[in-house]
Amino acid sequence: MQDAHSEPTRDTNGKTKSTARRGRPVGDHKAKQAVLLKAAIAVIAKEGYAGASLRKVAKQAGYTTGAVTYYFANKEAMITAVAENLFDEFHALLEAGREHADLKAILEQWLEWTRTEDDAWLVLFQLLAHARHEPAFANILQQRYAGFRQIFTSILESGQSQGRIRRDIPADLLADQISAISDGWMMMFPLEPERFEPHRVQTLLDAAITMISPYPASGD
Amino acid sequence: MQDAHSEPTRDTNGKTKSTARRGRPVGDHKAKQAVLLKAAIAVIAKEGYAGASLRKVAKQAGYTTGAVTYYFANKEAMITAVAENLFDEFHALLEAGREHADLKAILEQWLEWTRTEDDAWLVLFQLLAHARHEPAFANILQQRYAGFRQIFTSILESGQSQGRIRRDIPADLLADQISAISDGWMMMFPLEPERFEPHRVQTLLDAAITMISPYPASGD
Amino acid sequence: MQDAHSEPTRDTNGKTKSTARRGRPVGDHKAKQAVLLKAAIAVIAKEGYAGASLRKVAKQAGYTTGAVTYYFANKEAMITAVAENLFDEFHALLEAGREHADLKAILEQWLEWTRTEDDAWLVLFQLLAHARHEPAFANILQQRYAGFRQIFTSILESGQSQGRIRRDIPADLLADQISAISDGWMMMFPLEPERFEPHRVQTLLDAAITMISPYPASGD
Amino acid sequence: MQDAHSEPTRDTNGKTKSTARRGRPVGDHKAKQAVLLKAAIAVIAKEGYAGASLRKVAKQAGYTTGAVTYYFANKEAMITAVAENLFDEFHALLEAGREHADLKAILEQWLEWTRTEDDAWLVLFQLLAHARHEPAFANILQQRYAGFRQIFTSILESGQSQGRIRRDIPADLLADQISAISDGWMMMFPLEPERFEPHRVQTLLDAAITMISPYPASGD
DNA sequence: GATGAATGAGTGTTCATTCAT
DNA sequence: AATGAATGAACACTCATTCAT
Repeated sequence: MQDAHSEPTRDTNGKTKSTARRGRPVGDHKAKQAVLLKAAIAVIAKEGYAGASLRKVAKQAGYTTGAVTYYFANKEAMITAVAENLFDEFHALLEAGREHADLKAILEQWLEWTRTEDDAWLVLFQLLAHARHEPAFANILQQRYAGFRQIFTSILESGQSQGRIRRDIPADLLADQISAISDGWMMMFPLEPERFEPHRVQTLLDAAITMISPYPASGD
Repeated sequence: MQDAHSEPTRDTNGKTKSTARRGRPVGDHKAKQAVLLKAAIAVIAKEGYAGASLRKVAKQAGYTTGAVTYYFANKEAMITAVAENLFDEFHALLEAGREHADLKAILEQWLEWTRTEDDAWLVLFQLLAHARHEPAFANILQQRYAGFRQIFTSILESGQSQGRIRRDIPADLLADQISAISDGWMMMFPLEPERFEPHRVQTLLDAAITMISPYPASGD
Repeated sequence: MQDAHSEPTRDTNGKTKSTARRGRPVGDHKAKQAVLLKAAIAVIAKEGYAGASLRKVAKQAGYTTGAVTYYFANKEAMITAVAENLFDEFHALLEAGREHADLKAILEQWLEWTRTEDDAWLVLFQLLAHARHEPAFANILQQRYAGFRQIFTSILESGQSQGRIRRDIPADLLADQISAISDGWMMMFPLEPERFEPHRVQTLLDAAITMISPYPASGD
Repeated sequence: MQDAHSEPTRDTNGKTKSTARRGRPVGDHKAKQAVLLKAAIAVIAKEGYAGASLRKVAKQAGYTTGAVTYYFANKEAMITAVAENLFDEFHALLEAGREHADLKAILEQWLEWTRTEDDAWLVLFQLLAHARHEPAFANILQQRYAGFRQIFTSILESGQSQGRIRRDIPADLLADQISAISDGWMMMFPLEPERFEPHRVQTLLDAAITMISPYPASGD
């Protein structure tokens, strides 16, 4: 990508005589950090949080071990950066959908996202499992989640006032349920991907929407 | 290897009543294994899967390092045993509730279980996060989960035929939703325990049941 | 030494195919720990505290890195063990000399010790320099030093009552001075060993003793 | 390398009054080096030699990492510069006291110095501990120390000729003893600062002087 | 049947040093 | 003149695993 970096992983001689490629290179800090971040996501997705060593991330990105610790103060900082990154993307998605206030459209868009960036789920899930043992990190996730639920709630509320969402359950509780359902799917997806192929997810989505919709005139 | 090793968790009598053998009171192989298992659960709950070293398990149980590797072929075997153990408990719970076919009762019973054995959730969640990278282990979880969903489906079906569960969504889809919701809760519980205190869980439960119930005569 | 250990450092093939010499060996814990301790002393003497890595200690002892961390909880514990070991030796020396209450004899004996076990000084000095940044370790040294000074004081006191030590300076102050002088020598010895060859040390010693002796009948 | 590098500490004007050069105010090479030197002293005092990384020095001085390696060829060069700096100060002190030839005054002055610049001792001690493993560095220390002892000897000699210093021990041996005592104090000061509070040091000093003084008319 | 000494690969992290800019 | 990105070796430490006893 960066020509100044001339594909460091491709060199096959292995040993790279000590004084290779030192000194100040061109690259732009942000861009390189992004490369590392992407590598981290890929590694976490493949190996899980526990298996995601800095060495593996470095290798994946074509950098040296030292480079990773240069760009991130420590592993935790890297993980946090990954989380923020992922949440930012998700937040943008949600925010974009907010104006339409069309729940189904939002959910479908989100579905599309999970399909194209399927690593995201895997990573988010790993991060969640890890959060329990890093209170500082847990805190970040909590706040982000709370934000998402709030957006969700406001969408559901406007849906209720338009008669498209059932009114017998408060919007915040519905938001919780929808949030839990999608978390539940996220949890099972890595385990049984075949149960979450597009068609089936569409069916699940329809069922979920039916559950939060008002009954038709003569319901069953 | 050791034939005594095969299917250690399947035996249902639990107690291993020493089989009246005279002389040396025998190694209580299963009993000791159970102690180790309990220790493993405690450690995983506290430290997460990644942090659960065999050393820590041994220490927690008051055993030697060697003992753990003696009773379990390797770490993976120990983890698998823990999972089987947990699922067995959960299975028993579900099976017990099956006869009543009263969904709410079942959910509440399950709720009670999660409250008394709160390690279970924590551990299950950690195990799930780990499963992705151990196909053999993933397989076990898949089968167990499939079994649970099946039981759930059959309960929901009988609920539908009795008019207590909405009929506009197939029972298996409802089972999936309920399963996903509870997984979602399990996922969030370690992160935000304060959002899952008894009263609030009751509210969430009620809402969930409302969502899968048929509408009253004149619904909204 | 231990035949069960068949001189591990001697093997020249370097690689030692992975599964070599595992399992429970014969050795006696204390003895092996002593070997490691000796190795640690040698390494610290040669490379200083900072340069004394666990790897180097292991190599020096003909053990693996893991073995060192098996015998000592961590580096600090190893250092502490080294210090205790050295101080114990020194204490025994001092205690032995206490009965004669002959200061000169004691100092000469101690001189002999420093000559045969010249690493001891080097190491003690390194340890002292390190102590400043490890309060727990500093504490140990303090207590040991206090003990030594006390023994010294009691020897000087009995010397005073026998008229062999000057009485115009309190024994505890003299003990401090003697202690400081020997520390000063210890400090300089590594830097200028040629200034501390036997003959010269004898001269220094004589001068020191003259300084703490009562003046002859007609002093200068 | 840089000719500006040679003898950076010897210049006595201190201020480098910019030598009236017009235009770009010039790098103030020496001034910046002095800042770095001061930072290095502070860091070594706080963290010890081993803990004094170039990064920490840079940070302490508010400079970049590169700046340190720009001003000093390498770490060893920095350490050497620190030592030279410290010894220069000490030398000036001793030289100043030489004319009075009053030993007690000198020692008290020196005491004052150690009190105001207490980092000096800490650093000198750390440097001494390190010297053993850097022969080139050790050489510098040796020469400096030899110089100090010489000055000391000459002071003691003049003291002897004036009858203020005992004559039964050669001046050079007394110089060695005094030097060793002060080194011994320096060694213990970091470990037990409470034993070296002003009053006690005064007492120690008095005792030391008594030890090298001639006996009064009717001694004990 | 059980132990625990020993291994060696792997971890996160720190560091002096290099050098293109 | 000065910077700071990047390196790679080294560090202390942890771990699952092996196996002689």
